[in-house]
Amino acid sequence: MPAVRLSDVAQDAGVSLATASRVLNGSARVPGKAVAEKVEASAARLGYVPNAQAQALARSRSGLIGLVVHDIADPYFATIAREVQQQVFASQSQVLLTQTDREIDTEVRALRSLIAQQVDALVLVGSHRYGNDSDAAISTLLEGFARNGGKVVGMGQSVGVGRTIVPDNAAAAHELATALIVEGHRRFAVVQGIAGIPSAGSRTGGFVAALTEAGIEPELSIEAGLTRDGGYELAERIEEHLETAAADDAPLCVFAPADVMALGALGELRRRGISVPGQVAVAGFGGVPDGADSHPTLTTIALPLHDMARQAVEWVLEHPVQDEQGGGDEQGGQHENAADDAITEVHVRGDVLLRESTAVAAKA
Amino acid sequence: MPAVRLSDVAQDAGVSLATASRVLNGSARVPGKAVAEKVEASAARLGYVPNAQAQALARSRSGLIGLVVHDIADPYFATIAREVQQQVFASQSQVLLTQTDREIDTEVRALRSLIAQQVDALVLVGSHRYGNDSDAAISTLLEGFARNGGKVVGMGQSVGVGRTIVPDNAAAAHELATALIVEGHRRFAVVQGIAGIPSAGSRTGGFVAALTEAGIEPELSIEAGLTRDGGYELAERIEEHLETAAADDAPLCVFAPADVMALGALGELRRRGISVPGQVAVAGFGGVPDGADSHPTLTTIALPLHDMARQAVEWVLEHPVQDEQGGGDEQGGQHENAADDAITEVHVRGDVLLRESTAVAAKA
DNA sequence: CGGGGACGGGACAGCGTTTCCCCGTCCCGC
DNA sequence: GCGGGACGGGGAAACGCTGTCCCGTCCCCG
Repeated sequence: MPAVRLSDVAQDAGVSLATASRVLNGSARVPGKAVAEKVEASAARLGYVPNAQAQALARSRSGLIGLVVHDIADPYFATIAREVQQQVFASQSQVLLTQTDREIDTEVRALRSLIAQQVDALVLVGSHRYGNDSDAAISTLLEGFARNGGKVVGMGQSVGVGRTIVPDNAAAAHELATALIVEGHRRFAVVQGIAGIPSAGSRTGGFVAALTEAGIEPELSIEAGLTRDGGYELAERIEEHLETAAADDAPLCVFAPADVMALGALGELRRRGISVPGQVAVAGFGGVPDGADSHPTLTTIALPLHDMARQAVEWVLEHPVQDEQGGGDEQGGQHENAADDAITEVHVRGDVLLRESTAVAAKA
Repeated sequence: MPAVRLSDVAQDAGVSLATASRVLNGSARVPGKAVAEKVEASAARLGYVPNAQAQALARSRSGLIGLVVHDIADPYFATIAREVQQQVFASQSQVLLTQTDREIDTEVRALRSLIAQQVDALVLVGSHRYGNDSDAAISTLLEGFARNGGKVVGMGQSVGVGRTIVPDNAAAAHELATALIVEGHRRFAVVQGIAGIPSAGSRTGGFVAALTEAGIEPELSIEAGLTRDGGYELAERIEEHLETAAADDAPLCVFAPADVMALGALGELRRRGISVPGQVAVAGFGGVPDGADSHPTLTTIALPLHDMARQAVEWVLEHPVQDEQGGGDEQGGQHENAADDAITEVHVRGDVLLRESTAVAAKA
C-alpha cells in the first residue's frame, strides 16, 4: 500500500538505487541509454512518483516558493498570485500560498510555516506595518531566512530584507489627485487605511499633498479597511457626510487607496441611491481588471501588476542554487558579498486612468 | 550558514535529540518540565525552526493540502481558495496552490507535483473533462494517490475518486431559466463552454431544458471560454447577433454559466453601447461577491461557496492524526471514526438570485 | 600487447526528524 | 530491604532520496 519508491523501481529494473535516481532526475551523469529505458519503463509501469520531500532533504532545495498575500479574494492579490503561480509553475516549482488578512500575528505564523517548509524564496505581497513588537519577530525570521540563503522579495513595500518591487505610491496618487483637480473636482474625501498600513498611507499622503498644493483640503477623512467591506463602510460614511454637509452641487470625490475598496464603495453607493459620478466620484488604486468592466468604469492608478509579478518571480528563480564561498575571516570592513547583484529595489510607476467614476458631469 | 537544526538545540540544551524532539513537538510523551523549559529556551535563543520536510519524511505526513483551481484570478475560485486557505491554515496545515487554466496537461503536471510533494489531500475545484486520453493519466494518479491514503475532494464535479461536493447545476439552471421566463423573458441566448466543460454543460443543459419545456428555443448558442475574456467575446457575438436579428423590442436574455464571464460581458456590452438589461439581459452562475456590487447587479445562481469550501476542508482534515492522545482537560467528546466515511457525495443547491441584470424593463 | 582513460554502474554516507526500544532511577508496596 | 512499575531520558534505526567515492570494463593509443 505504501507508495512506490525509487528502490522499488530500481529493483524492478534490476539496477541500483543510484542509477535509478540518475535516470529519473536530471542528474549530471547521463546513464546508458539501454539502462535508462529500462528504468523509465519500470517507473512508468509502477507509477512511480518521486518523493519531493526526500529529494528536498537530500538536495537541500525544495522547489517551493512561499507567497504571502493579504487576501487572495482581493482581485489585486489574485491577479498577482495568478501570474506568480503561472511563472513559478512553469519553472517546475510550486507555490505555497498564505493569506494573512492583514493580521500581523497570522503573518508571523505564516512565515514560520513557510520557512519550516524550506521554501527557496519568499514573496511578500502588500504592505505590512513593520515597527511594532511582533515585527521584531518577522524581521528576525526574514533575516535568518535570508542568511540561510533564502531569497526574499517584497512587493509593494520593502520588508527590510532582500529585494523590493515598489510602486511610487505617493507620486502616483499625487498625479491622480492633480488630474482630478484638472478635471474640475474641488471637493474631496480620502481614506485613511485602518491601523496605518504603509502603502495606503503613502497613497493617501500623496493624494492629500497634491490637494494641499492646490489649496484644497479634503473635507472628509475616513478610516476603513482596504477591502470590499471597507468600501461598503466607506459608502456609508459618505452618505452620512453628504446628509450633514451643506447642499452643494459639486460632487464629492473620494479616493480609496485600493481598487477593491473602491469597487465595493461603488456597489454600496448605488444601493444607497447615490449616483456616481453625479453626486460622488470614486477613484481607486491598483488597476485591477474588474475596474475596467464596472459601471461606471473605475478611475484608478493602473499598476503593471503582471510585470511586477514577473519581476518578482524572476528574482526568485534567479540562479536557483548557489553555493556559498565561505572565505574565512577577511580583514577590514570590506563587504564580503562580491557578486552583489546591485539592484535591490525596483520602482514601478502607475498610470493615471481617468475613467467614468470620476467624470465631471456634463450637466445636461 | 546552515539553518539551526534540532541537534543544535539539543546540544545547546544538553539533552538528546530524542528529548528535544519530544519537547518541541506535540509528542505523546511529555518530557520533564525542567528539561522542557531548558530546551524551549535554547530553541528560542537559537531561533530554531523545524524542517518540515524532514518531519514529513519521518512522520510520513506532510501537513500540505493541494488545491487545484482553474484560475485563481476568477473570483469564483478566489472566493473558494480564500476560505480553503483560511481553514487549512487554522489547522496548522499549508495550502499548495496550482492553477491549470483549464489545460488538461497542466493539470496532469500539477497533480504529479502535488503528489510528489506528498500532500495529505487534494482539493480539485472546478470541473474537468475526464474522458479523453490524458484523463487516463489523471485517473491513474488520483487512484494511486487515494490508494496510498491520500484524500481527494472534488468540488464542482466528481473526479472519480474520493468525495465530491457538487452543486445541482442542471436543477439550479433549470430553476433560473424558469424564473426568467416568469419574469417575462422570451428570447434567450446560451453559452456552450469551450470544449465541453462538464459543469458548464450541465448548467447550460438545465437552462435549455427549462426553455424547451416552456416551448422556447434559444435563438443563439455561443461557444466561448468561461473567463472574463470569454465574456468579452460573448458580448461581441451578441452584438453581431442583434445586428442580424430582426428588430425586436424584447431584450435578449443571455445565460453565461460562470459569473466572471457574465461580469465580463456586462463590461463589454456597455462598451459597445448595448444597454443591460434594456437590450440584453445577463445571467450568470456562481454567486461571487462581485456580482452584488456590479451595475447592474448580476442575476445569478448563488452557490454557498463558503460552505462548500468549508465542507471540503472538513473532509480533508478529518482525523488527520490518530496520535494526539494527550489526555488533557477535555476528555470524552468525539472519538468517532469511519461512521460518516459513508458519505461520499454532497449536493449543494444554488439559489436563484434575480437582480437587475435581467430585470424586465418597466418600459417607461 | 600493455597501460591509461573514460565511462557506466554500485555502495554508502548523509539530509533533519521521529519513534521504537532500551536503560537507568526512583518510588512504592509488601 | 527487595522486586517491580512507572517514568524520564538516550541510542539508533528508519523515512526516501542524492551525490560522492569507488570499482570494474572497455576502448584507444603507444
